[in-house]
Amino acid sequence: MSVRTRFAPSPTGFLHIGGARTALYCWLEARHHGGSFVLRVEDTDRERSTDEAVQAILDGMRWLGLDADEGPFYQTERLDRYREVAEQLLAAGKAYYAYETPQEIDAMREAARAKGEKPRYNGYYRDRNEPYRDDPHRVIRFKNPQSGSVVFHDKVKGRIEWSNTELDDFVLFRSDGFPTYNFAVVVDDLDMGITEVIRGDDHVNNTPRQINVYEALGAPVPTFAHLPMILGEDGQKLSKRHGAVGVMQYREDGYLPHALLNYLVRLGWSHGDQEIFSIEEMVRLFDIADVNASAARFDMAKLGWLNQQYLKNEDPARIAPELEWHLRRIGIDPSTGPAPAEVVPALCDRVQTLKDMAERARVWYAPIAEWDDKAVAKHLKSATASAVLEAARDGLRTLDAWQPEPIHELVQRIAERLELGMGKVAQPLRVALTGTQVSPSIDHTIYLAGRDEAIRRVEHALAISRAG
RNA sequence: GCUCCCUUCGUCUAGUGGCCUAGGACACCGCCCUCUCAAGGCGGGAACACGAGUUCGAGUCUCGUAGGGAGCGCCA
Repeated sequence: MSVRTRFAPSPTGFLHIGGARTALYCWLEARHHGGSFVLRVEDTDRERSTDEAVQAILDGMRWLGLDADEGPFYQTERLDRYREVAEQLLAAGKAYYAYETPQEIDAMREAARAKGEKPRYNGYYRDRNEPYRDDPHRVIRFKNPQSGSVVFHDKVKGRIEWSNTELDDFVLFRSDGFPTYNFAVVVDDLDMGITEVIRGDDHVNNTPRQINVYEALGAPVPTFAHLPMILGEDGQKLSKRHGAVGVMQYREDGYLPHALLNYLVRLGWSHGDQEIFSIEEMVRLFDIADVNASAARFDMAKLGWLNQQYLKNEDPARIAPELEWHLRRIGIDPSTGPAPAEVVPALCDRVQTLKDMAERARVWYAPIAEWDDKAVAKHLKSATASAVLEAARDGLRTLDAWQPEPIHELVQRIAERLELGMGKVAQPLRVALTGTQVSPSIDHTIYLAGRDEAIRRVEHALAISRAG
């Protein structure tokens, strides 16, 4: 039987980091086995579901490259089907109508809690066989087995056993005519032929109930894999006010999708000592059974390191479009300076994100906006600065090929001729070109500025130098 | 309260009874390289939550304790 997995987010917010990892593992598991990956939107919560959230999730998945083979399917479009299955259960005597008001249910829970028991529904209408009545509080409840236990072998947690006495007759259909989650997932996973359910471990507790529904339906039970949650850097649960952001925020912060995917795949899963995985390697090596059972913390420092690995090792031509996107975001027109593909190698050793890279690249696209006073005082007002700048201006004017290598040789010749160390030559030039003491190697810094602009800046610095 | 789950360096992890004087990576510290900043190279400190038991032998198996988490909805 071919493997079929699904990612089933509820559209109540953006695709966050935990959801992204779940989606990745589902996708990987399907791809690894040559199976199918299905996307399903669980939107039966009409109060909180929004179209914007659906779009945000779709955007996030597309950016990450987690393409679905089927879907997205929407639960709200399958209402008739849930109704049909519920009727089937009703007819088979495996479900029943109940008419308690919310207040009565609350009172029931309070009473149970007061006795030190688990708050649950007491099954009042279970075997009462009352005639059907139209009632605003009418719900359909599942007749959960009252003895025995449910055992399943979770692919990440191992064997889990649950006594049926812990389970109550949960609601299948709400009084508003919508199915509940625990019922809709089963019907959906069944109809969609899902063979492996991979989801967050906050669903472990629901699994026994769902298995009972499968069995009541006489249907095959899929395998389950419950992923531990991802904690914030401080070890606290991620929440809106605690660092939980959508994956698209990571794009804005300058991370590459591949780097994020690589970070996520290693959070809870590993393959020996390997840290860097191409997408193909992930697909080939990933096995849901190798996923760890314990929660992991999100570590920005490591994500940053990984992102830089990709910045350094991927083809600059492939990174260039993303850099352009970031340049435009900070108001820079990429056509007013060097080709982004040439900027990438100059800065990839110096930044961890594309956002920082764009910021640092600004010197080649816009005039120097601000001069570092200390840099000017130290390197432009020094005794030898004017001579260096003068020599550089003349040399740059007559240089044959405008390439880093000849520029490098020119700088070296100036150092030799003036009998100065490289530091005494490079630093004044660096300040001249950037207004600061920090930049890529001096030859690349000059090269990327372009000949005219480089000479203009050197002349300007020379004026400052002489004035001092 | 009840049920279920989790527990190896600061962090992510390797480890499936002897190969472990517990390995790698990030982070941190030091040295080297060096035109700045980085990157890179080399080196360093740093962990099996605790207690019993099983066994010739336990990070690895069992039980308990502690700590953490999840769930107990007409939310998903």
